[in-house]
Amino acid sequence: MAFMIAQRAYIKLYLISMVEQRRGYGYQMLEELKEEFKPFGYVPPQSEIYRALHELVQEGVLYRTKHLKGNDPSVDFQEIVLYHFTDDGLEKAELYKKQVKVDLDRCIGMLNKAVADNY
Amino acid sequence: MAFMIAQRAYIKLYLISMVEQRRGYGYQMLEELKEEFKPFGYVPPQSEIYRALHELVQEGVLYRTKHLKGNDPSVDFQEIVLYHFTDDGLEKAELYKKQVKVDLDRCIGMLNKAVADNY
DNA sequence: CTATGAACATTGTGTTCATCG
DNA sequence: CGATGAACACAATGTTCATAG
Repeated sequence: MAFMIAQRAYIKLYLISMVEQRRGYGYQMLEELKEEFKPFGYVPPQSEIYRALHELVQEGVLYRTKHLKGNDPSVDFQEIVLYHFTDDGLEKAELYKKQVKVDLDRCIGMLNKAVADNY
Repeated sequence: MAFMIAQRAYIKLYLISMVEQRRGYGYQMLEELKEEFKPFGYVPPQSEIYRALHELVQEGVLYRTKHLKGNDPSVDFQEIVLYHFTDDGLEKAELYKKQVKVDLDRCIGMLNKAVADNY
């Protein structure tokens, strides 16, 4: 059992939720998460977001589609990669989330215990 | 800013508290911590305890004294290393604890947020 | 087996670089 | 610059080994 939850798992959790809701692409999700965690002084590194997304693809949870960002190719040629759940992706994702939940609770317990024990 | 609190810092916190209370030595503190975290399935590795203690000595918080475990040398020759606060060690330790507290609260906040956001 | 310590190996992560339109 | 990706480097760990009594 590792000491704390890994950053990777933490980020995957958010990515799954974001794919559940809107159709997002990496860079945008990165920017959203940066904003989200600003109050905590935590800046999720770009590489971790992409690594997490690639892992989720590797694990058969997500698949990728390429699109142009704007609707009019003459205006915007920027390619982006959208992520969607595979056939059994949602199922796998929910299972993963359950496992992470257990770990989150464990970590919260240990941190709260440290506060109770040492202050 | 790192993602989560380091195991090292977490352990140092407990070691400081343990030195504050009883006079303990490494192996004993290790065993106590193992017992303490059993409910969480977390087994603090032996190497981390010694590394943490050595760092606290390095930082001028603690100093070491060598003793025989038993009072009667003819019975028990086992050498142990006891740790005590240096002159300004307690002061340094309190400062360190304050800093760790900030990080603990930050981490608890981020983990609770993850639960709130994704479940 | 208790007790301390260090060496070694590895994994996660941070930083930098590369590419493309 | 927005967007994706990979290479590289490193620090924090996990595991194993060494020593002593």
